Amino acid sequence: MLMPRKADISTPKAATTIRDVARAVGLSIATVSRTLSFPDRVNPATRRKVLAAVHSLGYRPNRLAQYLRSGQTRLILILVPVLSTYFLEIMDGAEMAAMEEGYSVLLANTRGNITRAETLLTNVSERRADGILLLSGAVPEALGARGARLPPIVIVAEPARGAPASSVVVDHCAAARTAVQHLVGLGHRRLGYIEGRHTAPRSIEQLRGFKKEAKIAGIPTSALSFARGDFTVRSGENAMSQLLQLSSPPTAVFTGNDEMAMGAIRAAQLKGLKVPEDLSVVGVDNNQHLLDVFAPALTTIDVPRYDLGYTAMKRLALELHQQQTPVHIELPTRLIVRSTTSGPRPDLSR
Amino acid sequence: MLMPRKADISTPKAATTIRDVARAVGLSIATVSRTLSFPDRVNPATRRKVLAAVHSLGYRPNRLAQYLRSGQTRLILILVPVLSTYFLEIMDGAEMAAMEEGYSVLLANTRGNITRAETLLTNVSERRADGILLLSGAVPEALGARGARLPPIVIVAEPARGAPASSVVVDHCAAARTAVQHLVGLGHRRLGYIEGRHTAPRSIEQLRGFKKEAKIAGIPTSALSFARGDFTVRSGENAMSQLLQLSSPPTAVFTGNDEMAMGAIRAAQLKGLKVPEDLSVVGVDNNQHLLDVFAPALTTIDVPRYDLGYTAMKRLALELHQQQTPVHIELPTRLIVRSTTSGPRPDLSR
DNA sequence: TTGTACGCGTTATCAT
DNA sequence: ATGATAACGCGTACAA
Repeated sequence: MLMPRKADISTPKAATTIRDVARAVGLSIATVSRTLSFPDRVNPATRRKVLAAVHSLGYRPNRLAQYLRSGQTRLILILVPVLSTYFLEIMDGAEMAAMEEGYSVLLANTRGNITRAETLLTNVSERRADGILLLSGAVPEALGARGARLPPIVIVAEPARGAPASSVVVDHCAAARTAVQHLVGLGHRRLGYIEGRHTAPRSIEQLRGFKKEAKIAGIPTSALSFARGDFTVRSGENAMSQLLQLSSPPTAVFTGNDEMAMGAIRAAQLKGLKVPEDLSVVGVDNNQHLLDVFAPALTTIDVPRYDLGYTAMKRLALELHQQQTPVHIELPTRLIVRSTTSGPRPDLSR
Repeated sequence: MLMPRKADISTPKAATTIRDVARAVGLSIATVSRTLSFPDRVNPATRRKVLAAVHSLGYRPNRLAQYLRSGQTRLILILVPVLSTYFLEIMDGAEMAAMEEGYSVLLANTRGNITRAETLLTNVSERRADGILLLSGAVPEALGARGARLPPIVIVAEPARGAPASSVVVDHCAAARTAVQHLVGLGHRRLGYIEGRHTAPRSIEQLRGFKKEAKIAGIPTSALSFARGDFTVRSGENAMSQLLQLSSPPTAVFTGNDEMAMGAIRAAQLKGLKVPEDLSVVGVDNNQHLLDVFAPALTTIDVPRYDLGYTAMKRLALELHQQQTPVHIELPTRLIVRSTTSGPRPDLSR
């Protein structure tokens, strides 16, 4: 990593500073500064003169100096474990909210590396960013370690168990229950659940919701089947294959995310099964990027990712303005029925 | 947009500064600074003392102050027109390279709004970022307007016609030719091209390459058919439908990106055509996120997006270190044959 | 209404 | 080897 040269001869012009403007109009820098910050606190004539000079000189205040002075950077560090389609919309919403609040977004990809996450966190202890948006529940230890020294943090999308920070999440347990209700309502009695990485917070919640609602619906445990994937299409495919080899396979499955739902559907189709006639599938996320290119249209539980990011960033801005006690915001999910769910075949003899 | 409170009573502690460290060890701030910057330029005993204090006090230099001092921010502004899967990997590569070079990434989404892009550009005229990575060829006017005042810029993925900046691109003309060669080699004689937005630089190049290679292959213009989309799946679907209504429809099509290829395939299948038996399709991008969830496996031209971003950021870093004359780097594409291309049906009577 | 002058936290120059 | 001090560019008491 080379260090940049110092400003040298080839630099076109040194940037014009507030001093240049002051000199040009024969006033003090204080007046120029005031004109820019509180236009109505200076003589109108002065104001015009200053503004004219600012314009003709192309003066732009040096934000670095402003920030040093004010002790803040107007930067929010967004920590994402991996750049995937899932995080795309969260980031989009967050960026939008940041812009509205006058902040900019510092993007940092931890690439699943916890050490790298730690390193990135120094960005803010070094006063480089005012706050953090954590798109992963997987860094709580790093937070705890620094304790109260850390600036405002908001955790998104993953339930932040015990972390001393606000979080904006979705109730994955309820989402699972909704899915099961839908399936049961359609007449299914043999249900499967394809879980993602079992360490993922959403997996834990989904499993709980799945079991709970099945119980409420009076479905015996023996009619429930389970398989595990890792949130990828392929893993969903494998998991479904396993489920289909069962002596009494499910007629409907709920999967931990959309990708695995797609994999499950593919596996079923490969076995000659028709979706939804022979197998109903409901996913989670409503990941539009992916659904666009997939057929059939997937029945899924919408996780409002854009809103998640937006809300989190708004909350962060709030906490930046004023001390707040951590709060846990829950955004609603909703079932979107499309073409991958229907009642089971009348002949259950299969 | 509220302004944050000033540091107030509830702030746990003011951050420890270099002065605190100096005081703690009874030395001057100059010595502390030196210890951190040039450890071997101080007495070993002193060094240990200072380092110990730095550690126990949890001192972290204020980057803002460092940056003000050095006149740089170590921040690169990445301007993206829209947060899509396409840009995801470019950003990924760029972020990686940035990290390696000691830079951080400031993410800004112009949302296709040229005005917003202009606004974002002020980020750097205000010395908030050291350089710009432009993931869109659509802002050249903004560049021209500011002329030499702008800091280093590198344009990615879109041919930067006449812009006074380096660019890292892919030869879309050659890519199109490769696709046509592949198709012709397979025996196809009736070729279709589904273009994306016709204002997009890649569209222009692709069209040129498509025509050129067809000519070289001795395919008469009358055997060439064209339709236009906008890079979305749906538009590809529509375009293909049009093509299929032709009296003599193509037996193979090349599309402006993967999404449209997928749409085209869907349209063909909806008409009862089999891919690749009845219709061969080759896309562009090799957008893995999307291909993962799509079947059949798409034959496509790989555009090395990660490398594009990585290379561009590396180049930017270089230009930051030292004046360089703009350069245009071209990364190679390559054909990836999968399952959507084959020879045409022997009976061309259809 | 405007100007003077200090401080934000560093680094680097020049003495000592 | 270490220390005093002047910048960097700006905002803002306080004085005028």
